[in-house]
Amino acid sequence: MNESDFLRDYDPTAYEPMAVTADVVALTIRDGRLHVLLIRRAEPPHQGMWALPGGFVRGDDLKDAAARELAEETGLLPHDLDRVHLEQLGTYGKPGRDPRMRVVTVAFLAFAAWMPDPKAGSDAEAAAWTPLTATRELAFDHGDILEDGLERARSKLEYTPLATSFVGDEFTISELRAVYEVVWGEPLHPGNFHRKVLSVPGFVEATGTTTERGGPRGGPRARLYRKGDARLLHPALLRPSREDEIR
Amino acid sequence: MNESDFLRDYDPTAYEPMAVTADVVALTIRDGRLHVLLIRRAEPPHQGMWALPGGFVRGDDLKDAAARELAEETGLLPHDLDRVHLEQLGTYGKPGRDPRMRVVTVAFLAFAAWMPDPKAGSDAEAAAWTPLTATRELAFDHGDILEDGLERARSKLEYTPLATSFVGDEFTISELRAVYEVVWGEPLHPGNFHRKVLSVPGFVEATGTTTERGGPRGGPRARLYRKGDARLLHPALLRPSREDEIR
DNA sequence: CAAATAGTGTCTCTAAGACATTATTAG
DNA sequence: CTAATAATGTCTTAGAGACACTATTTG
Repeated sequence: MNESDFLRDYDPTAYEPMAVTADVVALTIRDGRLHVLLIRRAEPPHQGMWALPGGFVRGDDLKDAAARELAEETGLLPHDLDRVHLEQLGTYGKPGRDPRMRVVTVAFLAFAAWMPDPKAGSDAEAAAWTPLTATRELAFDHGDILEDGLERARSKLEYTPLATSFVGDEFTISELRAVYEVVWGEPLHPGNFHRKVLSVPGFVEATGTTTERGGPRGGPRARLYRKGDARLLHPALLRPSREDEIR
Repeated sequence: MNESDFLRDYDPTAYEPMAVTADVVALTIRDGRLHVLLIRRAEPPHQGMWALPGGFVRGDDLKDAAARELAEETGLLPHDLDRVHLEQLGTYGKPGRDPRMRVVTVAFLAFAAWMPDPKAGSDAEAAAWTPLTATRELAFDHGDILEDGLERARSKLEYTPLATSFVGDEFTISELRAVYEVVWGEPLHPGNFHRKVLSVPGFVEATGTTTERGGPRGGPRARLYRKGDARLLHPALLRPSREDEIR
């Protein structure tokens, strides 16, 4: 292989043009339900359909491109973005997934305790936090990407302290349990969950304070906790009943 | 946003040119040690350095591009490729990781029980299965990619039956244990491992036969097993002693 | 007051790991 | 024969989950 072959290989215009986008599956919990950030497409193809927010990767890093896109759609400031967990989910590049041209999409997964109401970005006529129970069919293969993101989120709750990204700085064990119940989609045993969380080293750390009031329907004040210093939960909090996924 | 803005966004030549490659971290076990497939770069940059095999994504799917690259470097036939586990590892796109131009690399992870000796492909003057203990510094950020691949491999042995991809169709529990020991880099208790593997539903399935001979240094003939139908190991085989990774 | 909830106690069963033991093979 | 190894047994301890219970708070 000589130098001209070499340069030809590195000239994308010599082959099919290829675009790289960074799309985001942004999850948050509102009103006790899991929500995903969606935009309504203002242009064809799939005009009028809901899709994941995303945009072209320019001169920045892939993760920075995803963060920028998330900030654009949500109105988050760079300062707020520091408090959002953002990780790479996977890359989707099947030919034909975008009817116009070859598009390779690097998908990211974002978790946040609270996010402002979205404002429409430049490439969407509307953006909205949508309850997962209400999601319709999405544009392109974004339905698959969303499914992969949800499975990743469910899985990461098991062996990382990620659930603390969904709650505020100080939280009660019940609030943490609500995160697990909403993401996993099944009720957990309050007493066992409580004891389990406190038994995992570094998961949470007591603040020494309690809530001002008890629950809205009674009950004592709950102790408040902060995120601990563990990066992995050991032992892990495994999901109950996944018999169907094993075989 | 009007149609011309739109098309401009989809024309990659209007911005920095971007290339997409599929690179492969191919792992196999030879002589009781973990090996990775490396090529020696025939062209600058990093001429003469070792690197992961990879190539540009053309009109095919990302995974197909990775499989093609793997086949090229190893001389594997499509038929053999069916028996190789191939999964997406992650995508690396930091600006400057290739000094020539913006390159986004989708990395794949491959596991195989046995692979033929590599032959040099078109863009390498040499290719070789290299013991991991003997890997020098790699070109580009391939050292990081390799590290990520190894960690993924170690982790997947815990909760999937992936170890069976490293052994032949029929194998003994000791052979399976050797896979775990080599990938995890630490000895395991033979008796406990044996009982544990057999206790995980669907991990392995007895063939009813045994090896022809005992071990090279004595011992009874071992029973032979096949891969079972489990997709997830439950309970998982957790790595011992990862205290350092928890915090 | 009744109802709800936080937090803890207790019991059972499973699983992990340390260690021992027996049977079978190679050399 | 001895050394090595396959396979199983035994014991201890940790952890998951079911269930009960007390204390505290709301309305």
